[in-house]
Amino acid sequence: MEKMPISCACLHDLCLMKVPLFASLDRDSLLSITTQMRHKSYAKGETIIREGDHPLGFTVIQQGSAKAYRITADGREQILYIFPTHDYFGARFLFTEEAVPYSVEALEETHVCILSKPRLMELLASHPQVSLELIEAMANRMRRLELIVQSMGGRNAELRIASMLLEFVDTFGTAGKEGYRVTLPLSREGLANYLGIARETLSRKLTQLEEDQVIRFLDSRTMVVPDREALSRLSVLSSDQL
Amino acid sequence: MEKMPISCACLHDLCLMKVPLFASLDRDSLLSITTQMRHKSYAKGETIIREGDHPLGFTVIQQGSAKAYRITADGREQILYIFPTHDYFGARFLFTEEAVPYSVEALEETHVCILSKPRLMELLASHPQVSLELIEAMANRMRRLELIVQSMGGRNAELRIASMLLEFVDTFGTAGKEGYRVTLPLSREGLANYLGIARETLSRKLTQLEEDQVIRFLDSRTMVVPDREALSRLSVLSSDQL
DNA sequence: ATGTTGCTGTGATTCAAATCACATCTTCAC
DNA sequence: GTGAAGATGTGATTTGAATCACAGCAACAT
Repeated sequence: MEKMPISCACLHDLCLMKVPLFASLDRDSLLSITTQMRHKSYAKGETIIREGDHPLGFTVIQQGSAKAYRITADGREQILYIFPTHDYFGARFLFTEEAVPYSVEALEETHVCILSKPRLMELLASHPQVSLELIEAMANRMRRLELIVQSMGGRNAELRIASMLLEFVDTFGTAGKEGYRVTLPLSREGLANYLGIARETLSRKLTQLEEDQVIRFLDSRTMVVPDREALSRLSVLSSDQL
Repeated sequence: MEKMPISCACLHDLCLMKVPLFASLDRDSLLSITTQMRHKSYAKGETIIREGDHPLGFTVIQQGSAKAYRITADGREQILYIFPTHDYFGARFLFTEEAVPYSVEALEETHVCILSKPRLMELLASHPQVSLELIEAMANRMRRLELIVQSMGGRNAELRIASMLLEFVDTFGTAGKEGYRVTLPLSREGLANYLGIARETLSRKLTQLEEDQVIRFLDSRTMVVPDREALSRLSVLSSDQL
């Protein structure tokens, strides 16, 4: 156990162990990768990368959460992803473009670890198993994007909302005896931007869903879903697998 | 040159050579993979895979084109992808689910080559370079999905239509002296289903775009785009890279 | 506690797109 | 060629969501 000149807790925690992508690596490889990473912290609301920047590299969220968004032609903010703790981003656009295609902003106090593109390439070359894991991770993200496209193709707002809530149940929800408890990662405004609908419409529909007993709010950020199935029936997954 | 008991022309053409995914492989590897593939043909309108089926495997479109779609809760057909010649599908859902998540239907006479899941896995294990190519291919598809999500988050139909037309220009367009000539892969009904809007709305907006000289129709399936930039300005890419 | 600022719900109004309805125009089979 | 079935354009009407407007609330700093 030699001393390392790294300020963050990643080495002791071996934070990367929590990331499924690196699950196949042994402890030594993890240690070596960790020392190759740059570690940074961001306050709530701070921008991690800005659209058009040069890519930082493959970025793992060690602690905290973040949103990825673009500003549309009409000035609205379209949110594309919400990254929870232990999620990561940057793999996709390291392979496709010179400039970062969207901004990423911390939703709370957030610590990230960054692996530069050359290091990531080395890692993929030397550990083919990680390539396979990355393929699987990208496949999962594509699956999610496909579901979103589907839900956005749907005509009514309720469908989109239900699909989003279901996603949150599965990402941020904790099971309890009265159903799933979910802390929403965004304000109403943020949720509306995620769905690409107006904040007012979202408000009204949420009230309606609460009247219909599909959801219940403890406070504006905390929601209880007594019956996941009921929500699922309203979503794009109705009559669906998984 | 020994005789091979394979009816299709893949071996002589070495059709896989045209697929960027396999660009890094030498001739012998390609030959060996080709012999491992199953080859099938479909008439226009025939279903290649049906939602809920067991996955066929990784599928390359050797000749022809196809659409991937799901039927939504309200009975509409939501098109997710249009696969042109030399494109492929199936990699994503081999990694994520047991059942195929959407149906794929031939848009014309179409020939495909199918690599079973175990063979694909062997290939990825034995040729790490192919894994990297696959990651890149998936990254590109994700980029496209992200653009679609963005355009669907946009409020007006015109934006979505312009984004789709731009995609077609880049996929199916041929440059000529009067601009790009594009043969649309779908009927108006199909295009509307791709965008998740009503056929009538699409018709009206196309007429309007033609009045505004952004596009011109030679016949209902053939379009000329005199100025790609003009179209791009209407799309989600306005003020954008690439 | 007090004012300031931002977040949220809700009514009234407007508007873009869906729907309905129907008249061409194509395609294709026979 | 002729008729039938499907594809397309366009008007009239309806409708769901956006927008506008504002009041109540929570969070926070002083």
